[in-house]
Amino acid sequence: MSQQELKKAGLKATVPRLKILKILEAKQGKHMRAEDVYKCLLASDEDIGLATVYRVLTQFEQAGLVVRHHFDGGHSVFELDQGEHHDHMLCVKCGRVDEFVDDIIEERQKAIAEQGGYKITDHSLHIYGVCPACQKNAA
Amino acid sequence: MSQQELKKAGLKATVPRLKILKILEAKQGKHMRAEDVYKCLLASDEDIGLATVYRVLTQFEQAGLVVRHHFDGGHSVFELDQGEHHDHMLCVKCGRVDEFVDDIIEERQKAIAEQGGYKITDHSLHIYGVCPACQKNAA
DNA sequence: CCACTAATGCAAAAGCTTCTCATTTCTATA
DNA sequence: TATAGAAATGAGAAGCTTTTGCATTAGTGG
Repeated sequence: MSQQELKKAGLKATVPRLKILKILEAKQGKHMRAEDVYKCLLASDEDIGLATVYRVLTQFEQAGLVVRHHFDGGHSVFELDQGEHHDHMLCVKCGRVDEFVDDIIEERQKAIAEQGGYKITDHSLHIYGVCPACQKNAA
Repeated sequence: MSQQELKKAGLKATVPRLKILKILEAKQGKHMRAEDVYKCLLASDEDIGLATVYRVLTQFEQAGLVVRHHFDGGHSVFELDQGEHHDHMLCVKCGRVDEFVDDIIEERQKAIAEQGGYKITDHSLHIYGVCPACQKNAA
């Protein structure tokens, strides 16, 4: 019951928050922009403002329920936090996004942060390139 | 002579481009937002529009003269391309930015891209954390 | 030196995100 | 269960960075 999740996170169990959480669950694994979430709400005949979507997503982020990724172009995407950190590989042609995890890189990052005296809070690694499909199309 | 550099890059040697290039050279090693460059121009009594700054920086980027980094918060910073790729470690408290290079990570990225069938064009790694100074302040 | 094309400045617009504030909705409490 | 107070919401305005349209100006090759 998601109502519990919200309360546990210190958030009131309001209608908008429940709906948005449900959408994120439904789209698990996808990267949703605030606008995308908003469109889903409209499609479900929910009367929830875009401003609220932004507010709720930010709260979810702070509560640790979702992760926000800052992609190039100045927009953010959100997805449910599945516990495991992952990085992204993006196609510059079609916008496709692949996820990956690499223990060696994770480890090196920790080492580098430590070396610089930083207490690491987060990190993001984006690889930009041309995906297999787009390479074929170009050829 | 920077006039040569511009021509070699296929760009007309115009006043705004020369001025902006000079500023970037003066601020070498720093990360400049378009706005920062613009302020420098104003401070030098140059009558160059912000729109031109953006245009020129983008051209410089395409010409390979400068590198653009997309930092969190939806804004870009620019710096002269010094030939060597480097990644960034940012303090979430004070905004300090440190640069680093790690061959192991570079290598792993290439391997991961290859594995996914991607033809890599670029990549960015940002480590967010609290810098030594800010840790001290907090304590 | 001149004509042609490219570049510039300004202001307006665009895109994403945040803020304001009056109104509504939760929730703890009686 | 009713209710007061705090927190959340919706709608639109505003904020910021970045881009664009267009008339004007400035390089450049010949």
